[in-house]
Amino acid sequence: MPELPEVEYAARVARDAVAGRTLTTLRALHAALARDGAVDAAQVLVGRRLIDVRRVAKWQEFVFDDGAVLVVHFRMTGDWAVTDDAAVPRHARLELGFDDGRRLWLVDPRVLGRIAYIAPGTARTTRVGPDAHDPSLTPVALRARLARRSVAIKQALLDQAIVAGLGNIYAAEALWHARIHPATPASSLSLARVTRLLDGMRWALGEALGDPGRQAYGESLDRLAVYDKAGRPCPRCAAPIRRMVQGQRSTYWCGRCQR
DNA sequence: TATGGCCTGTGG
DNA sequence: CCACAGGCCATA
Repeated sequence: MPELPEVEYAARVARDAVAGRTLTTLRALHAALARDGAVDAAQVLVGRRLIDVRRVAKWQEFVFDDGAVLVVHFRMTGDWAVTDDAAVPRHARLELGFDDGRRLWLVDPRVLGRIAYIAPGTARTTRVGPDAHDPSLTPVALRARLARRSVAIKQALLDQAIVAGLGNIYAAEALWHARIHPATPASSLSLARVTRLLDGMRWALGEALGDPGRQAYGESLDRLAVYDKAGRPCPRCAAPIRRMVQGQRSTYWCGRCQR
C-alpha cells in the first residue's frame, strides 16, 4: 500500500526494532521472492551488523557494517511485522532474523514486494527525482521537471523519476487540492498552476504524515477528498466525484472544480 | 511513451 | 465469475 509517508514510517519501525543488531537469518517464504536470486545473493549479509535503515524515495535501504545494502521495496501491499519469537505472521514472505531473537517479517499479501542486494561500494542505479517535500523542489524546479513531458499530469506525478513519493492516492488528492484536471498535459501547466500543485502535493503528504492510522494495508481511506469516492460529493463544491482510468490506474476527480 | 506482467485477496 | 487493488519494471 505504501506511499512515501507510509514507507517513512515503516523504515522507522524497522530501524527502531533491529538497527544495531547482527543478522542471523535471511529466508524467503515464497517462491516469487526467491526466484530472482536476490535472497541467495544477500546471504553474505548473515553475520553482519545492521547500522541503519534509510528511506530513499519508496525504497528502504538496510545498511550493514561493511557498507553492503539490502534494498527492500513494498510495492502495493508490503509492510513490516516485528516479533520476538518464531511464529510466522500471516502473509509473511521474507524473514530477517537477528541475534537477539527479534525477527522482522516482510508481510505482503500480493507478493509484489522485491528485495535487492547491493555489494559494498556499488552504486544504486534506479533514477529517482527529489522527494515531493524536498525544499529544493521549488515551483520553478518542478515546472522544469514537467516541461518535457506530454503525458497527463496525473501520470507524471506517479513517475518517481520526476518527483518521488506520490502514489495513486496522493496524486489524485494533490490534483484535487490544486484544482487541476488530471488529464492536463504535464508540460502545459503554468507556473501559477504548478505552484498550486506543489502546495497540493505537500498538503496530501502532510495529511498522511500526521495520520499514523494509515500505515497498514487496508486501513482508513475515508478521510480522503476524492480517492475511491466516485459518485460522492466533492468536499469543496458538492459536485459528484468522477472516476476514469489513466495508464491502467483509477483516477478520481471533481468534474466541476478541477479544470 | 504505452502496455503487460507480476501475485494474491476481496467484494460485487 | 469478474473487476479491481495504495507500484514498479521489462519489453515493444
